[in-house]
Amino acid sequence: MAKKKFTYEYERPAVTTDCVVFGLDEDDLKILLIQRDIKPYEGQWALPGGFIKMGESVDDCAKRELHEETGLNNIYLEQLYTFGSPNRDPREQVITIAYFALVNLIDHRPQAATDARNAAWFAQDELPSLAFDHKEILAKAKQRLKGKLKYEPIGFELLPKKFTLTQMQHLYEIILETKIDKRNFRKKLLKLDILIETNEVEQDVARRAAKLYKFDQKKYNKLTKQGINFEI
Amino acid sequence: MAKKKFTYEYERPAVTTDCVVFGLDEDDLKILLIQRDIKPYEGQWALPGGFIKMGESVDDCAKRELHEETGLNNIYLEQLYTFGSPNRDPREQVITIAYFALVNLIDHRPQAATDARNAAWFAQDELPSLAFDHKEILAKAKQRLKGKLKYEPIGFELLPKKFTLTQMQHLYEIILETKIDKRNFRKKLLKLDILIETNEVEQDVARRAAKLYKFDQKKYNKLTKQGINFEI
DNA sequence: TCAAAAGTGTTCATCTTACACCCATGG
DNA sequence: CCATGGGTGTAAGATGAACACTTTTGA
Repeated sequence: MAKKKFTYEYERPAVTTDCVVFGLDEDDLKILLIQRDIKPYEGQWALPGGFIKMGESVDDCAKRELHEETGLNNIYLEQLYTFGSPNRDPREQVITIAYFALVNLIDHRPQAATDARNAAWFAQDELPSLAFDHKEILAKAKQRLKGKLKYEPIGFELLPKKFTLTQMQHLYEIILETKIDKRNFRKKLLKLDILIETNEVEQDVARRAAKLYKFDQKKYNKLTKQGINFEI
Repeated sequence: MAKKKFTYEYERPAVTTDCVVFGLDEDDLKILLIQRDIKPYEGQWALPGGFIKMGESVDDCAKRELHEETGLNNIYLEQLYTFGSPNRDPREQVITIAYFALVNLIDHRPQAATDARNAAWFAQDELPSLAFDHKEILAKAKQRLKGKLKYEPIGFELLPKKFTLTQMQHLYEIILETKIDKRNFRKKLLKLDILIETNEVEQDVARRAAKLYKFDQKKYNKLTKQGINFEI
């Protein structure tokens, strides 16, 4: 195949997107990484991502790369920050627009990637060393996740559609790294008025089964438009 | 001069930075714009910004372009968002990393730019139509400014070194677009414990002169490290 | 002496926090 | 019948919101 060449009057940096994908396991906030199969950093773990294609938006690039490398689709994805130190890639100047993503790990168990790469979930305390400046990107993402969770009910993105209040509380405790009083947490959460109580309860538990709740997206949108705050 | 050509295996987008610079006038939040002297959008007003150079970080690009086009230096500057729709520039695909900046307008009166371009401050209700998607960028910046002001005392960046509590209150009222009770505002602001009361008062006012205060950056940094909240 | 803004406290309602026991269920 | 987590209320303290008058100063 003949390599097509593209020529510009001025030198240009390469542009990529990278995604920090968070998933909540039973007791851990996990990160989705892929093992690189090319240089540089061959064999090392890295955030899923890759080069932008012409004609696609930056958002679309993030979605596409995430899908290609991890099989994930239709998940919560928002732009995080753009990293542009000239030496962050040893080959040449590469600017990366980082995204952060939340998935429900129950529905997205560790899976083979669609292409040849190895993808796996890692807990915070089992993280391998990461390629490029991905450690820094991850740090920024964790900071953003913590900050966001306090003011927006994004926790729903990390849980199954139907969840118990205790699951939600654990989520807050894990991400914010604090203990929370059960009664106070429930009062606050229910007062936000964005939960729908279902008639169902947990299954297959060796104790009293907890009620399942759903997130009321419509009500949430309505309240958001009214400028209601969702601080927890 | 011979044009130097740069050739790549894959097509690359161009990369620019743009800055939304806010300044506070007596009664208005103003935006700094420059008038374009080249196509496209020649003659139209736009955010200051331009193409990244090789070897410079994205942050440095924003600082450099801001300085070259407006003469501003050493001002509060933070990354805002990256805009990457493929059609935002009619010439070709251009990704722009937008920044938002705050300056004290008293010290940075409308000035001629250092290069040939025309730079001017515009109030919200006198805004000309903007080049590219700069209207959208501006909207995002305003939203960010509002959001940030509630949780971080960045108002200081928009005021002179020494300021009165009433000036600060006006700043909040203008940016948040609400009226604020004077006594409650003062109580809250002083309780943050990041103001130094000077012995000086306003000069040349035809009424009782107000005390001047300074922002205590050291104390603020210390409190920030302790994780104190600065919600107003 | 007047105009204009500076400066200052209290009350009431709301929210936050701390805290402990009974209940339902499955094994 | 026991172990496990589910589910619930109250009181005390802290915080937020509403509200009006006196003081200082220069013109």
